[in-house]
Amino acid sequence: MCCLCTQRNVCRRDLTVNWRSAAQRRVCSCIMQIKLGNKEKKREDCMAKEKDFVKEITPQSEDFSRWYLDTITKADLMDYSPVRGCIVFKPDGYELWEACQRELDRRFKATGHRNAYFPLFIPESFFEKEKEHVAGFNPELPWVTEVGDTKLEERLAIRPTSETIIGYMYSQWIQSYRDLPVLINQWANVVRWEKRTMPFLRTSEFLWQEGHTAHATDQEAREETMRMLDVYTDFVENELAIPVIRGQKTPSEKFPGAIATYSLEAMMKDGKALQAATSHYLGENFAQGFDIKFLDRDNERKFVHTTSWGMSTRILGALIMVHGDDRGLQLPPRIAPTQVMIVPIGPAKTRDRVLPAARQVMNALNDGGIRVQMDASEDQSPGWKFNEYEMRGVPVRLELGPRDLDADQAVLARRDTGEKETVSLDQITTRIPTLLAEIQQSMFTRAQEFQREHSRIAANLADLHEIVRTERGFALVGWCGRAECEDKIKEETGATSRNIPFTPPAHIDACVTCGQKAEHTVWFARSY
RNA sequence: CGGAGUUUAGCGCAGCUUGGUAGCGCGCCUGCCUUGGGAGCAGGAGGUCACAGGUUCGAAUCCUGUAACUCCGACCA
Repeated sequence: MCCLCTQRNVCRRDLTVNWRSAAQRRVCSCIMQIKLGNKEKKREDCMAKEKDFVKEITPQSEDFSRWYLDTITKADLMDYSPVRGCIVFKPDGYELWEACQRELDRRFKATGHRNAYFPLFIPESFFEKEKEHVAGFNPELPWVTEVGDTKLEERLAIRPTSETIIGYMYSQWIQSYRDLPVLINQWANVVRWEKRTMPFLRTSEFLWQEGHTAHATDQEAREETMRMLDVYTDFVENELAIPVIRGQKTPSEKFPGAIATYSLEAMMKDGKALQAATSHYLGENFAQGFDIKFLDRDNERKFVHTTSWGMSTRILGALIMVHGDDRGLQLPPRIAPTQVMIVPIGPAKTRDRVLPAARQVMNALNDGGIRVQMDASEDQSPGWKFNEYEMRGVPVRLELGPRDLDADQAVLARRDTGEKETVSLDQITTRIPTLLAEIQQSMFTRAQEFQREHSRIAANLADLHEIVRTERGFALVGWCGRAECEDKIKEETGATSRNIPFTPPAHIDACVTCGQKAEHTVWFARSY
């Protein structure tokens, strides 16, 4: 309830309600209507301590998923579509994906991959060729069964992933060891009909890239699987500033049809895990199903060894939930579509002086390769703009007003800490790149510390339960390797195995469920 | 797919108990005035009350059904 006007609820999405004073009381937009009068005193009570920042977003501590939905809508990243479970990527959201594409694509090319495009429709018979694969995807496949009034002879699935159709094509293309390796990536949309959807994290249609490679030897394919996991790690940690746990999926969590699945697991601010990327070693499974053979140097026909690896728009959910705070989005400088937002300040009389100076700064930064924008609109007050671009996650704000010009300086405010500093105008083009790098680094470090603070060894099942439900975080446990024990953990705690880390912080001897000798040390968490 | 809640202007809500001219705030438009943390004043536009049936002289309001969304649990990138 709003403590001023007694409106019962706070609003969710628009510029109205939702903010919380230092005293933990909520005020709705009536704050903006109240003039002098009997409510003035209450207003002062409410605003007494912390009146600097207006918030229109549900605090994370109050309701994390509400916070998430508030943030992505307020930051204008997406909108709901009329089709259930599907979202519209609005320009600000799509630009984030484009930035991810740009950086990932660069890395794929640098490791010898080329882009191609395969059809959206996959014949039903293709799915039958790999047993696990069909079983894994069947429940969520939409089918095209007729065109106009004519029923199709064979149903067509709308792709949930492309291993099958690519396997079929590779069987045509590959004849000799000289044709190998085949290193192809595709940027595409895929469909998996989900029961429960969440913007970016789980939607019925989503965007991703899927790499599909074929190799002459087992070892080469295994190396490729790990190489791509490294590529993802580099991208996620260095561009998105999200620390990840690298490891192998347990059999129950692996990709349907893979021999081994590897993943990067990231921790969201509510302590839940999100798989940031996967890389699969498929062995000969798909080669056998689709008869992908080559004639080797020794004149023998052999099956190829294949891999596949992917990262989806889900990663945007991670970006938001790892860095975002009660003031909205927080984007790491390297991925932020706009790195610096210039807000010119001053009444109309001084605009003629301020604007040219601001434009000059903008041009200089632009020339220096900084992604910079200026909001010189007169419709909104500077304070409004400050809050707006903080909510949208712009890493650095540059304020320039008449007082600054008199002193030959500008004010820089960083989104991650809120700190402001003044910089003389002739230092700006050198200071900003350094500042952006500092922000990138400190965002990564902060996320890393958060992850560390919310991860620990679970002594037993009850303790594991405590970690994932109450403390919210990751639990490291020993596991004997039997699916029953893994299932039991899930039943009793709601946590699933995230992965078997390559470099666990500790090795645990006994299975957390049955107490027998542990084969693996595994991270468990509740997950998205 | 089960349990709970919601659906009234672009957004957030009131109105429903006890049927009778559809309201408030934000946002939007026009003008004036303002600009260093979501300014002020004046005027204005905007609604098949989710949908489909039913009861009634009359339904946002009562009854039945359907759908969508949100939250919580079983399947998943």
